[in-house]
Amino acid sequence: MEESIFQPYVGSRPIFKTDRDILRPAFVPDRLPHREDQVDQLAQILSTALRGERPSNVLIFGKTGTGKTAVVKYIENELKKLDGGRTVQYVYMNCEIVDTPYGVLQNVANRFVENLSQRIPFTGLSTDRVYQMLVEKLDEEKRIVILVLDEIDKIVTKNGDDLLYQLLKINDDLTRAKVSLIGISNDLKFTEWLDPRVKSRLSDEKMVFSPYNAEELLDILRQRASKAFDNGVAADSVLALISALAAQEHGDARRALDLLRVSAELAERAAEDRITEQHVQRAKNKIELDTVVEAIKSLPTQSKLVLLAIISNGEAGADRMTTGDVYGTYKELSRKTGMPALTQRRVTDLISELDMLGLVHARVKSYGRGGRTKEVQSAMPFVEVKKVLEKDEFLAPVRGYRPKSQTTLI
DNA sequence: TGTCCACTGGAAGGGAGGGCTT
DNA sequence: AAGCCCTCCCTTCCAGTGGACA
Repeated sequence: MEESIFQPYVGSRPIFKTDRDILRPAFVPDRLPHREDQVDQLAQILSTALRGERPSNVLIFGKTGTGKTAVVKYIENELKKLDGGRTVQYVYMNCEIVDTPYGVLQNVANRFVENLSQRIPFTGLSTDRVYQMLVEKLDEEKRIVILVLDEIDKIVTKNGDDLLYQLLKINDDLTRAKVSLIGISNDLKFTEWLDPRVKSRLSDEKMVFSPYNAEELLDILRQRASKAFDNGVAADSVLALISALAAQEHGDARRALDLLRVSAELAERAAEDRITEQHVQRAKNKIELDTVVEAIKSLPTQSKLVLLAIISNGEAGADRMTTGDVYGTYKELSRKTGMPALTQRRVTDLISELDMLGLVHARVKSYGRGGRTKEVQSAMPFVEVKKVLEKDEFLAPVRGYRPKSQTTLI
C-alpha cells in the first residue's frame, strides 16, 4: 500500500467537508436566499391543499437557474413535513425528458402504481386508454395531486396543447381525487401558443422569477460554501469572482454552483487546500469545453456529418456558407462514408438543430436575386470540433477530408 | 417597379420499431 | 397471428418570400 498510484491523492486533505452534492443544482437547501417571497407566495397558494381543497393552477416563469425548480421542490419538502404525503401528493415531471402526451400520462400514472406488474408500458396502448387508467388510479383515494410540469413549453411546442387541455379538465372525470397543475417555463411567450381556454385555466396564478444579480448569487454561494467546505477553502473573493461571472450569464445560479463545484474539484485534484482564482478560470473553460464536447459526442451520425460538412467548408476558407453549400459537401461526405444521404429538407432541419445547440450560427438571409437561404457559420473553433468528430467510427473514411474548392462559397 | 432566385418551413404521410390486445 | 397504437425519423410536395438587380 505504501507505493500506490493513489498515493498523491489520499494524503492530501480533502477539500470537500462532506458531500459534494451540496453544490449540485439539484440539492435543495433548508433556506433559499432571495426567494423568500416566491416561497411564501407559492406556499399560500398551495396551502388550500392542506384543507383538502384544490389549489389554483400556477404558471411559473423565469430563466434557467433562477430557482424555479428549487422553490417548487422546497415547497414539496415542506408539504411533506406537514402532511406526510397522505392527502397531498406531489408529482414532478420534466417535460424536456418526457416530451410526448403518452409519455407524460404514462409516467404520472406509474407514480401511483406500486405493483410492478401493473405498471403501464411505455408503448402499445392508445393514449386514451392510458388517460382512463390514470383517472382510475388517481381516483382510488381521496387526495389532492399537485402535478408539476417543468419545462412545460417543450411539450406544447412539440405536440400542441391537447395534453394540457386534457389535464386541465381531468377534474371533471374525477370524483374523489383532485388535481392542480404547476407549469414551469423559461419562455415568457409560450402562452401565446396556447388556446385561450387552456391559457386562462392554466394561469390562475402567475409567478415570475427574475434573474439573480451578483450580490444575490454571492449570498447563495456563501450559504452553500459554508456547508460544503471548511473555513478558508473558498475565500470570499473567490466566491465574488464566481458570482460576477455567473451574473454575466443572465444570473444563472446553476452556473454559479457548477463553477464553484468544478473549481473545488480542480483544486482538490491539484492537491491544494484552497480554491484560487486560477481554479475558477480553469473551471470556467473546462465547463464550457465539456458542454460542447458532450453535445457533439451525443449527436446522431447524420448530424455529425452535417456538422463536419460545415467545418470542412470553413477550413477550406468559406467562413460563411449557404444551405446549398452545406448540402453539397454533406452529400460528398455521405458518399465517402457510405451513409445514405438525407434530403435537403431534412438537412435544413439538422442545421437548425445544430444552431439551437449553439454549435453553429444559422440565420436566414436574402441575397436578392441570389435567393433566400440560411447563412451558416461554425460557432466553434474548427480544430476542437474536428477532434471530437474524428472519434466517431462511422466518420473514419473522411478523416482529413477537404472539400473540392468547387462551390460558390461566399 | 417588378422579377426571380434559392431556398424556407409547414403539412401530410410513410414505415420501422416498440409493444399491447384478442 | 392479425390488428392496433404511439413515437421517431424521414420524404414529398409546395406555397411563400426578402431584396439585389434590370
